[in-house]
Amino acid sequence: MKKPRPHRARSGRRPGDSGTREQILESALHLFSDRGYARTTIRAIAEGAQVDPALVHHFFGNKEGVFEAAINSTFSVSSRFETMVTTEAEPGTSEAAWLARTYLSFWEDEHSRSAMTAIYRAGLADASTSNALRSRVEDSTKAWAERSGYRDQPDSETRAALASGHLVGLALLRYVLKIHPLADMEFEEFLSWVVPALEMRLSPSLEPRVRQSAERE
Amino acid sequence: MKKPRPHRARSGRRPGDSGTREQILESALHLFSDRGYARTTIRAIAEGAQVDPALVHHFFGNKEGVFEAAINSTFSVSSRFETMVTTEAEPGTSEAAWLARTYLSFWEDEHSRSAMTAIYRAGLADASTSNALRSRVEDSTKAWAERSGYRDQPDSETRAALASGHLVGLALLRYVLKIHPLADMEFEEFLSWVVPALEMRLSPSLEPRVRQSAERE
DNA sequence: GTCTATATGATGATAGAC
DNA sequence: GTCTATCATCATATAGAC
Repeated sequence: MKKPRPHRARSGRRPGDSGTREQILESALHLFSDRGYARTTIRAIAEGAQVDPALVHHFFGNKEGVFEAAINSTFSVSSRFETMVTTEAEPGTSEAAWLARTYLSFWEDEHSRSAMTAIYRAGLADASTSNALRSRVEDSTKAWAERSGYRDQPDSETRAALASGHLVGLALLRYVLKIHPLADMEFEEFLSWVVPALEMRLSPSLEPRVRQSAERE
Repeated sequence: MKKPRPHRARSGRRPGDSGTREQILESALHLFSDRGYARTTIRAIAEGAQVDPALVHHFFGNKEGVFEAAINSTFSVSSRFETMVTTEAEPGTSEAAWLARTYLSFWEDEHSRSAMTAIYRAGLADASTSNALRSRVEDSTKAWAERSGYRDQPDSETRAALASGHLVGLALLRYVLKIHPLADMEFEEFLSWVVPALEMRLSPSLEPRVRQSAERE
C-alpha cells in the first residue's frame, strides 16, 4: 500500500535533488566555528540544515568527513591557504605588508572567517588534532620563508616563524576572542599597526641593534 | 589535621585520608591540557588518578568544578596571573622585557604550562567558553597598560592589546603547537627574539616613522 | 534522496551501602 | 572516604523502507 502524502507540513520545501548538501555544509561550518569540533553534533548540523541526521552520514560518511568538507567548501580555505605562499607580492608593497594583508584577509572575510575559526579551534582543541594545524602552519611558514624576498636574510626561517606567531596571535585576539580594542578597529587601521612590526621582524636591516647574544650563562 | 608524610611513591595502595584529592587534580590537569575540556572525561581523570569516578564528583561536584580546581591547583596560575600585572618591573630591565619574561615564564615552567595550556585550549575551544579567557586577557592587558611606564604613551591601550596578541600567538606556536624552530629554541634565545619587538610595540619612541598617527614624542 | 528505526556505546551525574 | 550500581541522556553510525 502506498502511503499518500497529501500535504507536506514542511514549510521550506526540500527539493529532490539540489541544495541540501550545501545547506548541510553551511550549517556544519557555522557550528564548527561556533562550538568547535567536539561540541558540534551531527544532529545539530542536521537540524540547522533542516534535514535528517542520516542524510549527513549519507553524504559525508562520518563526522570527520563533514568537517573536512565544511572547511574546504565553497571558499576552499585549505587550497587558498597553500597557494597563498606561492603568489608573488604586488609591486610597490613590501612582502611583509602583502603577507599580513593576505593572511588577515582570510580572517576579515565573513565567509572564510568561519572556516578559519573552525580550523584553529579544532587544531588548538587538543594534542591529537594539533598535528594537522601544526603542519599547516609549519609548511606555509617554511614555504613562505624560502620563496620570499627575505629568503637570503639571516635566520629567515626563524623570523618567518616568529612572524607567523605574531599574526596568529593577533588574529585570534581580534577575530576569535574579540578582544577590545583590536576587535573594534577598522581593518585598515588594524593593518597599519601590524605591518610595520612585521616588516621589522622580517628584515634585519630595519631592526635596531638591540639584539645581540642574550645573557647566557 | 595530621599528615604522616608517608613518602610513598604511589605503590598502589590508596590510603584512607590523604593524597587522592591531589592526585585527582594532577590527573585532571594533565588530561585537560592534553585533550582539552570536552574530550576529557571524568572517568579518564579517575582512571589516571587510580580512583573511582564517583570520588571525583564527591570532591568537586561536577566537571567544571574539577576544571576550576585543576587550573588553580598547586601553582594557582589564576591568582599569579592577576598579581603579575601589578608587580613592579625590576630596575635595569625595560618593562617590555619584564612583561615578556614574566608571561612566558608561565609557559616555560613545566608545572604551570599544563595549566596555561588547559586554560587556552578550553578558552579557544568554542564561543561559549571564550568569555572567561577573553575577560582574563582583556583585564590583564588593560591593567598592565594602565599601570606600566608606557601608560602615558599615545594609544597605550591599543599597544598593550597588540603586545598581548603577539605574546599569546608566540606562546601558542612554541608551547602548544610546538612549531619548529620556535619550540626547539632555548628560552633565553627565544626571549632575545621577542623582547626587542615587544619594546618597539610598546614604546612609540623606538618605532620607525612608518606610522603617521603617532603624534606624541 | 530522504527518512524511520535502531544498534551500540560513552557520558555526566546521583543514591546509597560499607 | 570509597566504592557499586544505576539512571538518563546523548553520541555516532547503520540498515533498509519508501
